[in-house]
Order: sequence, then C-alpha cells, then structure tokens
Amino acid sequence: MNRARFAPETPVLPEQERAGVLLPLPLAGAYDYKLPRGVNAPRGTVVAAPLGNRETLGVVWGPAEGTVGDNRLKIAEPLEGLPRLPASLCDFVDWVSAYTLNPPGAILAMALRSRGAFEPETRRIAYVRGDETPPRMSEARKRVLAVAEDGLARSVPGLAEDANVSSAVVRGLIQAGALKPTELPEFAPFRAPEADFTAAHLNPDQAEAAGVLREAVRAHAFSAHLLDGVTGSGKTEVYFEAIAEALRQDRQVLILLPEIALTIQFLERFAARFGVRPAEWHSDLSQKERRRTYRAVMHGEARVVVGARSSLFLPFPSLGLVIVDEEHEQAFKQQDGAIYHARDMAVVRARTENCPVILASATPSLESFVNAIGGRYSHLKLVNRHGVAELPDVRIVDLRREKDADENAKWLSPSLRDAMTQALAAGEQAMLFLNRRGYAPLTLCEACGHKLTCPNCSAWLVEHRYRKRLACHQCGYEIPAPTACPECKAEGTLIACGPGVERVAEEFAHFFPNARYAIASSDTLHGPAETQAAIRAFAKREIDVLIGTQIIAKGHHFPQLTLVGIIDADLGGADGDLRARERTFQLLHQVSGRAGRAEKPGLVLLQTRNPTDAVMQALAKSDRDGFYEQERMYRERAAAPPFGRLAAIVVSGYDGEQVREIARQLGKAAPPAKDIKVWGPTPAFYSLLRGQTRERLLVQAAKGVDMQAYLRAWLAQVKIPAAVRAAVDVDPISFF
DNA sequence: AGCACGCCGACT
DNA sequence: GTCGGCGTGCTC
Repeated sequence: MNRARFAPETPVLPEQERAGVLLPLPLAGAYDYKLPRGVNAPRGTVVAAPLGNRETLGVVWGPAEGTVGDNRLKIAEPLEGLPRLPASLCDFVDWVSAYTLNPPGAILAMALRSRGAFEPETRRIAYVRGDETPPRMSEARKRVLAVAEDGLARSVPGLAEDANVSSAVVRGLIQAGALKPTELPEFAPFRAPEADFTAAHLNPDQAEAAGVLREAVRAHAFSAHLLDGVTGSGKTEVYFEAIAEALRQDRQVLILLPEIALTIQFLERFAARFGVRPAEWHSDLSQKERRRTYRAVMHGEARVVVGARSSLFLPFPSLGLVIVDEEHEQAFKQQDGAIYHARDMAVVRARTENCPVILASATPSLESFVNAIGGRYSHLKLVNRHGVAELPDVRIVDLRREKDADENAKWLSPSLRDAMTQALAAGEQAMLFLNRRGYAPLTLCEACGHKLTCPNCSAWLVEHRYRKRLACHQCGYEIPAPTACPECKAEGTLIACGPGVERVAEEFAHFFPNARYAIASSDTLHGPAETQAAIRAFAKREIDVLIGTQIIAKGHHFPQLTLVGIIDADLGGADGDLRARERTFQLLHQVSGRAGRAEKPGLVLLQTRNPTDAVMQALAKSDRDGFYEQERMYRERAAAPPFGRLAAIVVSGYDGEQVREIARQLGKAAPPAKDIKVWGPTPAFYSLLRGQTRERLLVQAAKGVDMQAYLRAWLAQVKIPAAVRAAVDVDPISFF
C-alpha cells in the first residue's frame, strides 16, 4: 500500500492524534488508532491499519473512543494520493448499519468491495521508436523497427510477438536507444456521456414528467419521484432527460437495475442517447474492471454508473441523481450477508446525498404506490402507450369449467388451443408463459408414494427431462433421473406431477406439430446464450411460439406477438405470503403487456381455477389502480406494511437440534412490549436449505415503533453460539 | 474476515 | 511420539 512517508526527523509534537478507525470487518464498532505525528485525518480518510499480525484497510470514522489504553494503540497510516471516502457515504454506511442491525464494518466492507482499488497504480511502460539507429542491424532488429514505425506504444512481449522475434532482440534495441520508453496510463479513461448527443422526442406526457425531473435535478436537493407508466410508455426516455440535466450540472448519476435487466440492450440504448455506454457495476466484473470502475467513480470520472444492488455503496463524490428502474422487482432485495432492499436504500442514499431519486415501474410496489398517493413522492404518470393501439384484451379461462374432449390435453385448454390455432393461421406470433423451469416440479412413486426430495434442502427435485436429470432449484444438487424408486426399489413406478415449461412445450408440440417454437428459461444447460438466442429468433420471426418462464416477461417488443397464454395464473398465489397477490399481479401484468401491436390489440388468455379472485378480475378489467386500492385497504386493515412494521429473525446452522434450541431461547427472551407481537419460532418455509436447518421468528409492530431498538434489546438477551447464525431481516418481503 | 490457540486421530 | 482437523475467540 502506498503510505505517506514521514521523515524520522519530523519534530515531535506534544500530542499524537488518535482516531476511531472503522475496519471492513464485522466488529461491533470502530477501533482506536494513533495517527502518524503531525497528521490530522478527517472522517473518510482511508488508512492502512495494522491488525494482529496483518494489515487491513480502514477508514477514519470519528474521534477516538479512549476505552483502550494508549500504549496498546497501533499507528494507522493514511494512504496517499487517494481521495477520502465522501462524508455522505460514511453517513450512509452508518445509516444502513443502524437500520439493518449489521455491524458498521460489515456495511463498510460493501463500500470497499474493490480489493485492488486502493493499491498504488501500477506503471505500465511501453516502447516507441527512439532517435538512435542501432550500430548493428539484423533481420530480427529490422522487423522490430518496422513494427514500431507506426508510432504505437507496445510492451516488450508485445513488440516481440508482433515482430516474431525473441524479447532479447527487443531488449537489445532498447539498450541501443532505438526504442524508447513511454508511460501508459493504467486504464483507458471513461469517456463522458454527452447530455445533448441526440435530442429526445417526447410526447406531451413524457415532456411534462421530464420537466418535473429536470427541475428536481437542478434543485440539488432530495426529492423522490415515482415514474409510473405502462409498458411501452417511454419511461426510459423520460429519465434519460433527468440524466442529461445531471450531466449538464456536472454531477454523477447512479442507475440501479435488477440483475436480470442488466442487458446489452440497455447499454446500447444509453449509448444511442448519450454517445457512449455508461460505466457498469455488477458481480461479473473482473477484478481489473472493478478496480478501474471503482477508481473512476471515486475520482468523479465515471459520470453515469449502471449497476446492480451493490453499486449503491460506490464512493460517488458528486452524486446528483439516483434512478431505480423496475423498482418493484424482488431482485433488489439482498438476501444474504447484510439483508437490505436496494430500492429503499437508494432513497436513503439520495437523502444523504441531498439529490433526487426516481423510482420507475409499470407496476410499482405497493409501498411506492402508497407513498405516491400520499404525496411523499411526486407521482409522474405516463398513460399513452407508444405504437400500440390499446391495452390487450385479457380473458379469463375457467379451468374448472372447460371440459376437455382430448385426453392428451393436460395444460392447454380448448380455448387456448383455439386461439393458438387462429393466431398461427393468421401468421401471428404467440407466447406461452409458465413461471416454472424444467419438466415437472415433483416426481413421486406410484407404488409407495415416496416423493423425490433434495438431501440438503426441504425441497422437491425438479425433473429436467431434456437433460434426463432431477435437480434441486435451491442448492443445485442434481442426480441422473432414476428408473426405480429409491425408497421401495420398484421399477417404472415414478411419475411426473405438474407442469414445467418443458412439459408445456411437449404438449404444445403434440397439438401443433408444424409450429416452430423454442423454450426460454434461465436453465443453465441450455445456457443464457441459448435463451437469448431463442428470444432473438422470436424477435426475428424465425419461430412462431416462445414458451418460457418470467425471463420472457421483460423488455423486448415483439410487433407480431398478438397472443399470450398464461398456463397457470394461480401459481404463487397460494403460499400465504403477504405480497403474493401483489407479485402475481405484477408478473402477469408484465407478461400480458407483451401482447398487442399497432393495428391489432393483443389477446391474453389467463388459465385459472379462481376466476373471481381479485388479481384475475383486475387483470381482466385492466383495472390496475383498482387492484392497488383494494390491496392498500387490505394491508391497512391488517396493519401490514407499509401500515405496520415487520422484521424476521432466521436462525440457521448445521446442527438442527442446536438451531431449534437457540430459536426457542430467542422466542422466550422476546421482551414484552406494547404494540409489538412476536410469532414463532416455526420452521422456515425451506426448513432445510443447503444442509442448514432454519427456524424463523416474526416481529409485527405498529407503524411508529422503533423496531431496531426493540430488536437490539432482544438480541442482547441471548448468547448466539458461533455455529448458529441469527440473521435479522428488517422489512422482510417474502416469508421464506 | 483472518489468524492463532487449543484439544483429539493417523502417520513421517 | 508428532502433524493437523476445525471449534472458539480476539484483533485497537
């Protein structure tokens, strides 16, 4: 690490400064360190801190606490030549720590996640043609000089390779002065997006929303905005205008996308508007790319960053706008390590940065909807659908009533098959949607009733017939599909229960042997590349029917797609989860939105056994706001979020008995409090996951209650052994 | 998170 | 008799 150097002769000051230094480790708080004599390091200063027999990064967090004896303090040395972490980021780390009940160092670790970013820059020496002519010339030397003629700087191995000589030849030429060294910058710089690279063409709705957002960016103050517009209404163009304004104001922008939406298409769209791609931040970046991007953000050189959850913790020195696209997506909820919701934390980050935040969605989360209705967020509605005549016609197919003459038909109702026949005859495209990967979600033995389950998880093994394997979708455990029951050993008695996309495709192929179709799901055997290929083939009309999971619900506009069949609209509605209905509505609404084109509205067939259910009715009547209103009232009556508060504690570990014991102790230790109820412990939905037993406790509190204070007081009562983990999830979104 | 210290099995 | 398994505890 590049520490500051201090001459040993530095005059001794009367007092050596001490400071509280936060280390990126899950420790209870900051540690006291001495600073080198004469050094005064403000909050945010990055230091190299000795710890035990090693050295770690740390950040000056505040004044020393003084609880540890002066003689035991080690010296933390500020790293030279690097900016401090912005004070606003330090405040944000503290806030997230207090809110999620994670130690501050654990949150700081997320902000220092690029290991190499604080190492000194490596110098890269390259060579160009020098002034000297070598005293002795050879064929090999001539070739090298010929390569160098173009004036481009190359490394020694680069020159040797291009000239097809050994590096000894190159070195000889360097010695002779025929090649001279130059220093290359470590990384290619990020090019700045241009606010006015192309002009936007906005309809009046869009222009109005863009005006509000531009004004908010110019205000340099916190404000929150729900950009609420149906699929195809042009939300992206609108928030691009806010980005342009932030660029004009010389400020940085963070765009958060759910993992799945981080696509080439988005980057290209951005480049078309601003001239260059934005910087990217996500888990697949190589170490080098991380370092480059982190440093560019830290120096203010990366102006716009598009990232997944973890980009929230980047050290922007002048953040002027935060955008969360598809803000309702569950993918924003970080479930391991520190548990947090990136959408909520994005609002907090914007507040600590004193800048606006835009939440964009066609189907907002109920929380955001309530905030917008209640006036806490500005509500920017886009109602016009670009290039599409009208909303699709959504019809309910009551599976209880449809009698099927054809006994081969298990998942495709007569109505759906008829509509399909018509669409294909008219030369149009169709989509079949089922949010379930594989062939069948359950395999059981007809003879003994044994269900095939994962040995590490309390989950069924899902058959993947194409691969001839059974797989656990929780932990990745896989076995070749057995021919005999592992329990009773009977041969040929295993039967597949229920449909997955592969099985729907099989039935489709049976009824439409001449149709061209493909399956798209996130399965790794077909691979993401194959899934993208299927979607591209569909877009290019090389296939007529796309059968897939939620992967086909997002993005993409298919102009010839007029029919969407939803195989099982009830899936995911019955698990008793608080947000199950909201999620089902969001997903089905999104899938339905795929259907329709300029001249002809689309048709959506919704197969269900609960035709009177509010979700189905809202979809059939295109009554989104009615559904939200009903859901809002339901939550309000139940004092459920956002009208009440929830927290969950998940106790997990490999020793099941120990886990249950600790969970019991926690349950007993819950302090009685007015307005707070504690439920459980009960086994979690997956009571066994990756070999770990899991027990769950749920805390339900009235809206004004200080949930964190209660949880802290409670958890302090119980000693949690190292082999057991008690993970606190404030504002859980699913009850798993 | 690392890393050391500390008590119980198969080996240079 | 040691080398080494990872359980428990500490790091300013």
